[in-house]
Amino acid sequence: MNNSDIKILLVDDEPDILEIVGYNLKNEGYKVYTSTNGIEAVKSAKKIIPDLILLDIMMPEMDGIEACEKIRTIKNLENTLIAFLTARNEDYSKVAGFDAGADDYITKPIKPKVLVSKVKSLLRRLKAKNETDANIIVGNITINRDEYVIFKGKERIFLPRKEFELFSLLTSKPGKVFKRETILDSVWGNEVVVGGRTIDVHIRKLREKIGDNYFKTIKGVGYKFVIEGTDY
Amino acid sequence: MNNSDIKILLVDDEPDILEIVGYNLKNEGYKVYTSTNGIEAVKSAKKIIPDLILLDIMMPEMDGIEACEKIRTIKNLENTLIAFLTARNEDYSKVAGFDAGADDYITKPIKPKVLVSKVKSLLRRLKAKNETDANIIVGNITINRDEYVIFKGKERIFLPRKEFELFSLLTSKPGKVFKRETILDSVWGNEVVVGGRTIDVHIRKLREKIGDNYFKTIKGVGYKFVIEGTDY
DNA sequence: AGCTATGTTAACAGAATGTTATAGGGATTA
DNA sequence: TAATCCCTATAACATTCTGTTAACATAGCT
Repeated sequence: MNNSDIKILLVDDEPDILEIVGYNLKNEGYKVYTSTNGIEAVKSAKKIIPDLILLDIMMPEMDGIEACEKIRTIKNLENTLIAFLTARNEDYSKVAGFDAGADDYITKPIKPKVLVSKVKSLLRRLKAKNETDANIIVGNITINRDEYVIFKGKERIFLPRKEFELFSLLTSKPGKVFKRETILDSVWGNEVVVGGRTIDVHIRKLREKIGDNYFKTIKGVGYKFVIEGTDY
Repeated sequence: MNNSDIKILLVDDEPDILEIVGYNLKNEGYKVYTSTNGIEAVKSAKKIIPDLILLDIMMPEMDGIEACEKIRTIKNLENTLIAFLTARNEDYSKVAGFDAGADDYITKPIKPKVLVSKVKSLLRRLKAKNETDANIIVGNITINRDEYVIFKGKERIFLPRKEFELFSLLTSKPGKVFKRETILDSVWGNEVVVGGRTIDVHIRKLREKIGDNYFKTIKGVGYKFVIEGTDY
């Protein structure tokens, strides 16, 4: 995504701020739109669908917080980032305490460098959000390696490390049979020697927690993970 | 950020060093550029905008320290990390190097393993820096990295440096599990060796000050920050 | 039946983490 | 310089949880 594809809506009732901040953002190549009050801002936002809205808190007509709440109810704007502009000495609680749905706040007086760096950082966040996350989905099972959590439908299931790794391995190729030897190598490391029943016990625990029919035994060979219902 | 998106500028007047170090870095997937003297290095740096510059101190024409100072005055390079390559006993250079704005130094003779590990650690630092640029608002917790302050609702909570950094790291990606190793690298630096209970004690303090159920332990792995209520 | 591979359970050992008190270091102040 | 404060790391001990095992059960095949 090129900077010139990025739209920023800047909302403040002081023309000076609009100019200075706007100038610095344009300088970075962003498309900048402006509004001078909350009502107008909400309207503009609907039309423009900006990537980021910088919203002054203290404004006539409709203040930033109210505007933010309104914006958050608009479907097309759910991926839009919102950051407040706030005077440094305004009680933080105003900013921190409410739950209007802001993603960041920037304190005035605004230093161009800080502003630009924060905007960049926010947009990075947006990008990260849009990028396909590292979740692995098989059937109704979701595995989030990052968070060490798996979901079965909407149910969160916690697995201890070894179980998680075993599960992770089996699900990495649903239907594929993993030999006991392979499993040992992969989960335990090929130096570690464990007793003959260890794998079985772990499989037992997975069956207990996730469901019997997800794990199929291939006698004399190993195990495979199958999507429920289907046989492989 | 993929490794292949990371640009490293390697500066040394000895071709042997360029080759060995360059080889090892390329092996890790980084894009490697080289210069053989300070003047050239500054020019290249302007063009390439590398993420990291490895800079030999002893060079003809313009030495590393001077080059470093020059580079530090260039706007586009303010986010670039600089590490010096220095012979083990050049004690003065270490001091002078940090004055000149270096982020780290690597002593010669260079061991590839150490080199790669340092580079990784440095880049992690860069990433961490970028990620924490913006304020973070998660649930009713607000973190202001600029001012070293956090809010839980309207309550202002003061955290000492280490605790703040640990907290900052964990909250930079709520839900994500940070491995102990990663935490050590990021908060303590990969050179520092601290006892086995140190992280735990700091976590303890965070739990004490912010709340037990924000910090979840993943045994055998690490810790994660979770928004209150969501259990894990 | 007898053999082999896997299933199941509970119990144990030790690894990993939690907790508290304390010592040392650095900064600040007297 | 001493007195003081606060941060940080560690030691020592407590607690929790995981991984493994042993022991026995079952299933399937010949």
